[in-house]
Amino acid sequence: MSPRPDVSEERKNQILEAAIAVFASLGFQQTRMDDIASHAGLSKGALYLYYKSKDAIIGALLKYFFAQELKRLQGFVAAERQESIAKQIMFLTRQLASAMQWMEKLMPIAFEFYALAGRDKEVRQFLQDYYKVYRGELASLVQRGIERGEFRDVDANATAITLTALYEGLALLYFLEPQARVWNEQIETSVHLLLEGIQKTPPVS
Amino acid sequence: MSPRPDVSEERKNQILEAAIAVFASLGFQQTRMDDIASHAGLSKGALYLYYKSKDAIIGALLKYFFAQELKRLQGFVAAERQESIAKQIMFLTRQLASAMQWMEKLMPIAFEFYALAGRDKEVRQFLQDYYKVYRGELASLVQRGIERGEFRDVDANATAITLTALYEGLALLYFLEPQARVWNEQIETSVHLLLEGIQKTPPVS
Amino acid sequence: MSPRPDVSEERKNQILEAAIAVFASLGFQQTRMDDIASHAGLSKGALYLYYKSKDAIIGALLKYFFAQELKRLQGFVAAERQESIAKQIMFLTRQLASAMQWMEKLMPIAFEFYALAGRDKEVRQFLQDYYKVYRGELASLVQRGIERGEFRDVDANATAITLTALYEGLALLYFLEPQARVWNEQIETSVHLLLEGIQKTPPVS
Amino acid sequence: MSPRPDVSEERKNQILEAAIAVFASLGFQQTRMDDIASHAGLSKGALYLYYKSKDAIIGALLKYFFAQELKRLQGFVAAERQESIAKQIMFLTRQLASAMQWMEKLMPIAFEFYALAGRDKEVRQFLQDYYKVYRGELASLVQRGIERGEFRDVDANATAITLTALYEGLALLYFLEPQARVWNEQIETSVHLLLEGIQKTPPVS
DNA sequence: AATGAATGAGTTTTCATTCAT
DNA sequence: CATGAATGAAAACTCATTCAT
Repeated sequence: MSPRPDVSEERKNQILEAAIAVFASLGFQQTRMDDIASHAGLSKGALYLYYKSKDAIIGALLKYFFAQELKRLQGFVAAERQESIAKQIMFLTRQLASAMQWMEKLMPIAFEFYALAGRDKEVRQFLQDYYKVYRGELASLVQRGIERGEFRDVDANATAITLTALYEGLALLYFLEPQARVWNEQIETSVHLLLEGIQKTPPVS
Repeated sequence: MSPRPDVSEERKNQILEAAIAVFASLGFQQTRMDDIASHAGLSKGALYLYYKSKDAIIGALLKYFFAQELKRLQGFVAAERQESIAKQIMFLTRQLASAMQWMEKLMPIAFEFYALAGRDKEVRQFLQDYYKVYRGELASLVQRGIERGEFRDVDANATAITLTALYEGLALLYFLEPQARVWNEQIETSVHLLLEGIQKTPPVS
Repeated sequence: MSPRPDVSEERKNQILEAAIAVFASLGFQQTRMDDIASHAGLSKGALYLYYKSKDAIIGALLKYFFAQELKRLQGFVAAERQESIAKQIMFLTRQLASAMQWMEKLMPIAFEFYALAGRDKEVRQFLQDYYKVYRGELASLVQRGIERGEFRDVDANATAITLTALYEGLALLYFLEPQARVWNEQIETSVHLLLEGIQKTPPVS
Repeated sequence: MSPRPDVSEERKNQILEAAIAVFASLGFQQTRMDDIASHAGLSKGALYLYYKSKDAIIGALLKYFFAQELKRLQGFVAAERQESIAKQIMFLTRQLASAMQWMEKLMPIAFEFYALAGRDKEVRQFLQDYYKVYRGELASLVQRGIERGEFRDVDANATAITLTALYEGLALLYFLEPQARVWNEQIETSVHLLLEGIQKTPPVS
């Protein structure tokens, strides 16, 4: 509203960015508020002006962290492109593969959140919601493929879950062994294999 | 064998079992040595008679935890059964699905280990080795399927990775939302879809 | 100088003073950080803001403790007074005797350090350096006495060591039995005896 | 009484010898009962059959440790030799210098005891008694020297204290820097200097 | 007599959070 | 708004001592 957007918002992001950097290399518990503060170029006290507690930072980060990926997917699906759904999925897959490389340093954070979900109901709920939406988007894409006669009459939801699981599983393996493979190719190959099981006619592109 | 069988092994397992129980609900860091001790029915001091540190317990648990699953898979593959590889994979899949339900309470521990892998080189190395063997076993199964003419001439390794990723991804989704689906069916359906992409002839039963 | 003078130096001294007080009556190991903290009127946490560890406090104390005595001696020797060397040594001796009474409560700390030197290389090195300088100063005083023709042509170094040993030994005996004697007199008498063995002509004063 | 002297006495010495070895290199507090036990080739429990506590071991060691030196001195003085007192003192001094080298490894224990004396009344009392007797013996030797007309009419007690202090001080310096000098010579030189201050006629051989 | 497994009180150190300035 | 000194609760780990065998 005001000409200069609230400094508050700016500071909060400043803190979240700093938190990401240190959480990624130290983990949630190992990271001290001092680490975040010095990384953000702020005093420890300032952190508390913008976030009630360390947990609040982690909580805010949770949203910040998963929001982007979802936006990307939702935007893509909403676009209702004309090319074949298989091609669209392959496109999404390639985007994801790039994102993984881009986020390589940040992936530990995702696993921190998964681990946290085991103990924290709110985190678990958030991730449940996230994946519900995520696979919902994929499901409508698959459904579109079925309707267009491109895919067999598979269960769109089950297929979306399968694809989601594949993405997550590949991310885990990539995270554990970034150097093990040419993951770009592996990820495409993996999704390819799955698509072949869904399509009426053989391979894509 | 001896009149007073070495109590050491017994105690170590006693401690690991207790650690599993507490770690599963509190996570590694939240869990205090006292928690493990009282859960094991021992004093805190006794823990240190058998494990040098909390990290040592976590380290021992890492092996203890992943060893079983690998044994199961290796045993199965080594058996070289005569039924179709697709059926064998579906059998393995069903076993895994059961195991997931059985281990539901323990799954947080797996994700604790993944998160830990992000910061701890030894843990990461262990998991890398684990997955290398794991997908190697699956790869030989797939290779056997190709040789038998049951599967298309796919890349056995890439396919094994795909299957491994699918398993892990499904485990993650299951872990986050145990109540969301009839996961038994979902898991079978997912693997089914993948198999259809690999097989020369349509679906398995 | 500055409006809010660095509180750090102040706190460090505050802590050292408190440490001296408690160490003197409890010894290094018996003393808990809590003891030092409450004696210093600070919280336990505050101690760690200024000293990395208990050992760091002991290390800082080591320097703080021995520095003064050395300064005193060095200042005296550097002054190059004109009175006879024997008189100067007697003057130093009297000063030392006063210092002993003044420091009576603190002497246990010196012996804590000697004991520590048996196990800790750095402490030992520090004390070696300290005594090297200490006896070096005394040696130049003795040498001056020889050059002036006041003392026989003794080995200045050996004599300085003798005098140093005598001081330390008297301090030990005083420490063990403060009430046993009129130590002021005893110390003077002891040094007197030694001087008589060195001087060309009979007794001083 | 019994033909085979009480095993108990044997065990106690076995423990003390072990205690000396580990105390010398670790100090009283750093040394764990386990260390003493394993060094003695006994179980930890056995230690408690012979000594009520760790402090009891230290207490027993205190006596064991200082007794020998005193015996040696008392025996010598009681012998009432005919040679000049100065020569006798030099002989004692040489013996002491040898003992120091022989006990080099054990000297930290002495300083542990001195430090302990600062906090423990019983230890302090024991050492007071020890030094009282010690200097008493030396005093009678000096007195004999005076009576024989060998020494000037000095204060025998003050002189004995001086000699004791010199011995202790030299031991401290030797302990801190064993490699610094040819201590055998230094010790003799030091005592020589003192004797010259006492004797009626110049130096001893 | 001897063992050694077990205990649990005790101590150092860390760090999220607060609050006077 | 911002600081950073101060707090104090919490937790890992140690080790003298006990006691069932």
